[in-house]
Amino acid sequence: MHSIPIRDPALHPQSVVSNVISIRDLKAHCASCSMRELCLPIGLTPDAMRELDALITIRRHFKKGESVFRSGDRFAALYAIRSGSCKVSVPTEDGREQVSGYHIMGDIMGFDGIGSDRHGGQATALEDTEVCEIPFDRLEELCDRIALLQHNLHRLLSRELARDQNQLLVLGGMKAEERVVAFLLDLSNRYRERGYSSTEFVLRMTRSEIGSYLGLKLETVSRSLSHLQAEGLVKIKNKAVQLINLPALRALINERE
Amino acid sequence: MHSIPIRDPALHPQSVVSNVISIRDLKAHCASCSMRELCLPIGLTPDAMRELDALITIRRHFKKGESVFRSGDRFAALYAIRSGSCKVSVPTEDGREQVSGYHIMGDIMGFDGIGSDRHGGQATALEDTEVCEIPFDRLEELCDRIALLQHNLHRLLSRELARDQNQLLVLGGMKAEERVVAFLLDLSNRYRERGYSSTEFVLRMTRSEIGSYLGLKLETVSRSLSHLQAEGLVKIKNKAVQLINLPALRALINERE
DNA sequence: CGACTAGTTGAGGCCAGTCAATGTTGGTGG
DNA sequence: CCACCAACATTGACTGGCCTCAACTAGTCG
Repeated sequence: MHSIPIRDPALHPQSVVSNVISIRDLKAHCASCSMRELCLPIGLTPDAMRELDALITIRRHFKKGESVFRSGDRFAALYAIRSGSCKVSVPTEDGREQVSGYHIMGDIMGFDGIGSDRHGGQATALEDTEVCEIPFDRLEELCDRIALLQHNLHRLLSRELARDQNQLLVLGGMKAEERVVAFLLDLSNRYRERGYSSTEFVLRMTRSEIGSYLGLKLETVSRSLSHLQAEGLVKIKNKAVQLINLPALRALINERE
Repeated sequence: MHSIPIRDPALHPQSVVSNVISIRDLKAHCASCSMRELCLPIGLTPDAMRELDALITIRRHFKKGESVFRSGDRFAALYAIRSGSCKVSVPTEDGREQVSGYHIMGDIMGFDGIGSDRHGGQATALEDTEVCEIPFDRLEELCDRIALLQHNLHRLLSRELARDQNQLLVLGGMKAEERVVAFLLDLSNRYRERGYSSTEFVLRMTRSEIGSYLGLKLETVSRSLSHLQAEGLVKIKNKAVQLINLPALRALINERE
């Protein structure tokens, strides 16, 4: 059905002709976006979608390692990921960084800035990534006129909250290997929701970043993955993951379905 | 539907002539609420506040141990705490429960239900607690007409998100004693914001609940508190806490200011 | 092809969990 | 009012899981 979830830039060389691309080319079009069913436009009328389109004038492209926004930046917009993936991390006093989120296409980043007018974390592209920039003040204006859009925004905010709370449960109650399994299954579910394979995907984060996200050290992540592989539950080849026995993995963390 | 919660006669001897209290007595009034500067009404015009008041028809009173809402309940309203405090917990498969939040006066609970139409967690009063019930559909309607109210709602949602993300950092990166210190300082800051003492307060949760919230066992919480007391940084008498050396406590977790 | 980063695996130590005994507090009913 | 009980809390001894340190291997990118 759906082709490869792996969009290695090396496989799409034709998409980069020069470094200069006109703004027009980068204009977002919600109506044609493959993420429209997960993003703000869900259920909007064509007219409403046109209005939303009108306010999203910038679609930006980031290479691996580039920042979408930085910790302390003035908050002005939300960022919807059209393709690719990002980590969100918070720099700690002692120079290290702690990963607080992992976002893929269809996710919206930057909500944490609304309350404080500043972004709390830093979003970094983990691969070539396309992002729609949504000016927040204009979005709120539009929400005044389109009730469904407002509701969608609230649902997305709530979805983010629910995800964070789930992560709290993972960090607060699970052992090392369980955390790794929860991480893999969370990714699996999110890829499935987006129409990709739920059993084969590529980890874009390093072991160290995964460890930071899970409150573990990179060696522990590596050992857990090795052990799960030895048990025949997964297959790991570097960053490529294959989930062999989903039910058994779910059972390990008492996840139903 | 739900019968009118009776306020504890011992606390309000003069207001209770019989067990029947008119709805009028229980009606919330944002304009006179001591939490109005932290809650939805921040900065609203008197007219706007009247409209908000009109939609908050129910103010309920809960005794210690009673549930404000339960996991799986249909989501219909947000709950603003006027006085008292609540824990939010999620039941796990194996019967235990995991505490995912701790809310005091001025906080709003229930945001996690917006996205899924069901409450994910269960809110339990930790002491006698007064709660304003805010019907969410009517709140969204009102937000269409009052832009500032919409913005306030977004700020509160964002504040909740920021708090959860901070807790992720605590659980992901800190050792046992640091977590306990972070917990105490978080409470300290929140009480100060609300005009209460930032150095003396009462823990409403048990050691076990604090441990669940912090990803620790109750013995570890107890030992950490004892150790901090031995160091002269705090004074603990059962649930009463006194923070003796705030700067030193902040230094322990690299918190500035 | 060499330098570098990412990942795996092993050995040993320490922090927090576990188990258990004892002390303390607050609510209930005689 | 006090005795009693159950829930909460403290403290100690022991155990085990994860971290730390370290050596080595496998990719990656100029």
